[in-house]
Amino acid sequence: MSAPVAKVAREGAEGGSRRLILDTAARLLRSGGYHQTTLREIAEAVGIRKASLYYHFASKEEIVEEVVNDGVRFVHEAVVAALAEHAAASPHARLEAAIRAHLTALHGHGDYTSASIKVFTFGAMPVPDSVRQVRRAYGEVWRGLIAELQQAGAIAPERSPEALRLFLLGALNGSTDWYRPGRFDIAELAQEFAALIAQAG
Amino acid sequence: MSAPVAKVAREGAEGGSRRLILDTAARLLRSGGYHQTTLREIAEAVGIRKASLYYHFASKEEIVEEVVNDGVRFVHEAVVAALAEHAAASPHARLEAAIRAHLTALHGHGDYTSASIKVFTFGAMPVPDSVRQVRRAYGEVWRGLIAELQQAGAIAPERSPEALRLFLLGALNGSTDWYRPGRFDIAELAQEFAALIAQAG
DNA sequence: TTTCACCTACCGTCCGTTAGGTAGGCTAAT
DNA sequence: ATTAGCCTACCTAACGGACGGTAGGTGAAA
Repeated sequence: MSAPVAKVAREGAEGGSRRLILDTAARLLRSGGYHQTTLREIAEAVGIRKASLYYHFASKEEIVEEVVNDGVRFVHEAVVAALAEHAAASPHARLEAAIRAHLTALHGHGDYTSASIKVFTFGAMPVPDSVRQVRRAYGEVWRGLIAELQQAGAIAPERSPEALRLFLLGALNGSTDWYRPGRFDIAELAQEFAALIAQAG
Repeated sequence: MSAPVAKVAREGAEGGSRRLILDTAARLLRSGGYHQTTLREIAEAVGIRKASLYYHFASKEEIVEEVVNDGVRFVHEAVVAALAEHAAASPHARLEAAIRAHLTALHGHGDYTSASIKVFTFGAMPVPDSVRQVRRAYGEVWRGLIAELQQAGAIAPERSPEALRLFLLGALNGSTDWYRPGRFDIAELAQEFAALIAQAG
């Protein structure tokens, strides 16, 4: 059958396998979604037997949950950092920075964040509480930013902030369907999108 | 290596089962996506045995393909009809009408169109040529409308029409994730979204 | 008598998951 | 310095069940 060689042993200190499994799962979930991604696939890509996954995780759902939450948290932190970096900029510039950070995290860093959207958007299966919570926290960042923009006059006061938020996040996350590294430039896209929904200032 | 029978059957007469199967498949695909929706589920919901599905369709993929194409075609026709109805209106009003028609087809008529997005967005597996073709045709409608808006001055000439189109369609289709009949009004959403991306005229 | 629309029964494959075993390293008592 | 015991990180093998799909039969209608 298979040669059990693979005498690695001295791998990265401790817990290295866990991260490797998550990285691999993220990559596969990104392109295949929840049901198409199997534990056999993950195990094979990692280089271990599928049963060994159960040493590190209790179930498939636990793996997916961790990937999804990591992904959302990564985007969250990227956007918060971008806003902090542009704290003194104009509202329009802050919006553009936030959009750029979101898109960069989504497409640049990649697997975890894209997997997160693919798995969640595709719906299905009871969404764990932890996932809902992490996503809600990220939503708050945008709620705050939009309120700020509206207060500053960069967005007309009669626009519904909730509709705008859902519209914008939907459009940004939808970019996973059409964005390709060579064909678009993230900075340009961010500029385009920011120009659409807020007046320059 | 070709299908032995081109079974068109009597379309008008007694093709009730076929439609019923498609309706049911659309409903299940809408909420479950491709892999979670099984032939057993469909058959049980229809009230027949699973093997009987193969009297009407050659494979699962054939069922899904037909549902998806019907869905996109329905939205396509709804938007084209709305644009024809508002042929004499202002560019902004035409955009709003098109958005309203898209959202109405998506959420009002429902299952086929939502299933179409769910299955396609979720990506995966080789997308049949027919599906790609039907979607491309619909994309052309929006390309034309955006060009028209830009030419009329309702959209700034420096905006990238392709980025705008992808942004808008992504946002509209993303509404399947958050739209709930009671909590939002489609006409109001269309007004909001149109106001975001084109100047009133 | 042929065709239609469905049936029962079954196929091989793959799924997530579990049980139980083992090589190698660390720790602590002998 | 040896060794017993434990822990880690994997392994092989198998489980029941669900998957899409096929073979062949049946009663009613045409």
